[in-house]
Amino acid sequence: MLTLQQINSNKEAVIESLKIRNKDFSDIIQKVIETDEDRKKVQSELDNLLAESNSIAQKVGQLFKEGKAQEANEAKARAIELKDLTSELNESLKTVKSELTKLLSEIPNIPNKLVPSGKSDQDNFEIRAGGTKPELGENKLPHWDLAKKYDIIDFELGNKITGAGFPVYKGKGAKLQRALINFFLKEAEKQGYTEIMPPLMINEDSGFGTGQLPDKEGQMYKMPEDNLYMIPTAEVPVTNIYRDVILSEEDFPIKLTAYSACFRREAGSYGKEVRGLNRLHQFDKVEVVQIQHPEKSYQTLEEMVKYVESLIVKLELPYRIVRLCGGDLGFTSAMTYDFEVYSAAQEKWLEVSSVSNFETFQANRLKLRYKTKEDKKTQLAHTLNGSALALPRIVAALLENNQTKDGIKIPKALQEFTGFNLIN
RNA sequence: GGAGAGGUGUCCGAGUGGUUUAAGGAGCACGCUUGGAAAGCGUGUGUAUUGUUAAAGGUACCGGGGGUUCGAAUCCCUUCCUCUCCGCCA
Repeated sequence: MLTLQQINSNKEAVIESLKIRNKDFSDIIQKVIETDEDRKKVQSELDNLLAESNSIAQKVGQLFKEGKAQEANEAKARAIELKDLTSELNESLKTVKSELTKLLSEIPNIPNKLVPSGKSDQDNFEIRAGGTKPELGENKLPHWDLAKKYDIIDFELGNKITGAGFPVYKGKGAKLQRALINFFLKEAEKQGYTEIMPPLMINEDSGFGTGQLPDKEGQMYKMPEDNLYMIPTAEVPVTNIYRDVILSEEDFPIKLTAYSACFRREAGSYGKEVRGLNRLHQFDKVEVVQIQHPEKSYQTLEEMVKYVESLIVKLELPYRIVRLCGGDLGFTSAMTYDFEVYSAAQEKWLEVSSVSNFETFQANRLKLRYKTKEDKKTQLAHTLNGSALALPRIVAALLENNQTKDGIKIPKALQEFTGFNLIN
C-alpha cells in the first residue's frame, strides 16, 4: 500500500507516475484525500469527546472517594450522554477507516522512473542477453518426451496421486531437483545470504503483509478449517519474518535465502502453456530476499540482477533479461526484471526469475521500519526479492538444450551436486 | 483432543474496578561528579494518530477481537499463543 503521506504530499506526482500503468487513478486518489479529511474530522471530534469523558470519569472517582455521592451522580449524567455520542462516532470512524483502507488497497505501487511505458510483455525493455541457442537436430524432443524417455519425471503418476500439475520426479530426475536446490543455496550462501527454512503454510496476516491477500486470494490453496494458506512462494513467510519489526540502520542489508516448495492454483490456465513443466501447481524454488535502506535499494536491485544472471550463466543456458514495462509490472512492484531462458525444443522463452524492488509498498503493510541514526525517527524500509531460481523451467531448458543422442548432458557447475554428468 | 496455569513497556517484574498519567528494578542515552574510569547522583527513555513553524497538549494501545461500567491491565464472552499433566503420534 502507498502511504497517506505519499499521496497527500505528492498528489499530482503520484497520479502522473501511475499513468505508466496505463490507467488513470486520479479519481480514486482524489477520493482517498477526501476520505482522509473525513477521517481526521471524525477522529478529532471523537478524541475531544473522549478527553471530556475521561476527565469526568476521573472526577467521579474523586467525588466518590470524598463521599460526595450526590455530585458524583450528577457528573455521571453528562458522561452517559457522551457515551452515546462517542459510540456513534466510533462507528463512523470505523466505517471511514475501512473505506480508506479499501481505497488505498486498490492503488498499485508507483513505478520507478526507469520503468518503460507499454501495454504488455511485448513492450518490455530488453536489458541484455547471453548464452547461445544450441543447434539441435531434426529429432529434437520437448522435455515432456525426454522426461518419459529417460523415466525421470512422471506426469501421469502425479495425476493419479494428486492431479494435474503435480509431477513425480524419479531417479536422476529427483536427484537433479535436489542438485539444483543445493547448487542455488550454496551460491546464495557465497553471496552472504542467510538460509531460512520457512513454514509452507501461512496465516492471513502474513498473506496481507506481502500483498497476496486480499487481492490474490484465488491464487493460493486454502485450508479453511485452520484458516491457513499454502505458500505461493517463500517470499511470503521469509519477508514476514520482519513484519512488525523496527530495525536500526546498522542492520541493513538483511539478506535471506530460502528453498521451498511453492503452491499455486493457477486457475484459468490451459493448453500448451501448461504442458509438461511449463506451469505447475507445485514446484520448487529458491528465493532471495533483501531488506534494505531506501537510499540503497536500487543499488541492491542491480546487485540481485547480476547475481541471478550469474546462476543462469553457470548453468550455460541462453537467456535474456527484460525490465518490465508499466503494463506488465506487478501490482506491488516499483521495478521488476524478468529473466527468461530459451528452451530449444519448444522454441520458447520461459520465465525463470523475477527480481523486484517493492520500495515501501510491502513495508507499509508489514509495518517494517527502521530508526534513523540521526533523529531517531521511524521510517519504512525497502523490501526486494527475486527467484534464484525457479526449478521447473530451468529443468525444461536443461533437458531440451542439452539433449544428445547419448543422453542429456549435465552442465559442469552442477555435476558436483548431481554426482553424474549424463542422464541416459 | 482433554484438564490446569499463564500472556503487562527494550528486558525482568508489580498490579483483581477510580491520583496507574502502568510501581520497582535492569538496560540504554544525556548530564553532574572524576586526572581518567567505575560507583554515586540527576534527567530522559515505546508505537500510532492528531496538533504545531517547532512545541505543549489530546486520543488509542497491557496477545487479538467484542462486551459490562461514569471509569477496565483488572470483571465477562470469544479467539490466538506459551507452559505443565494426560491422550494420540512421525
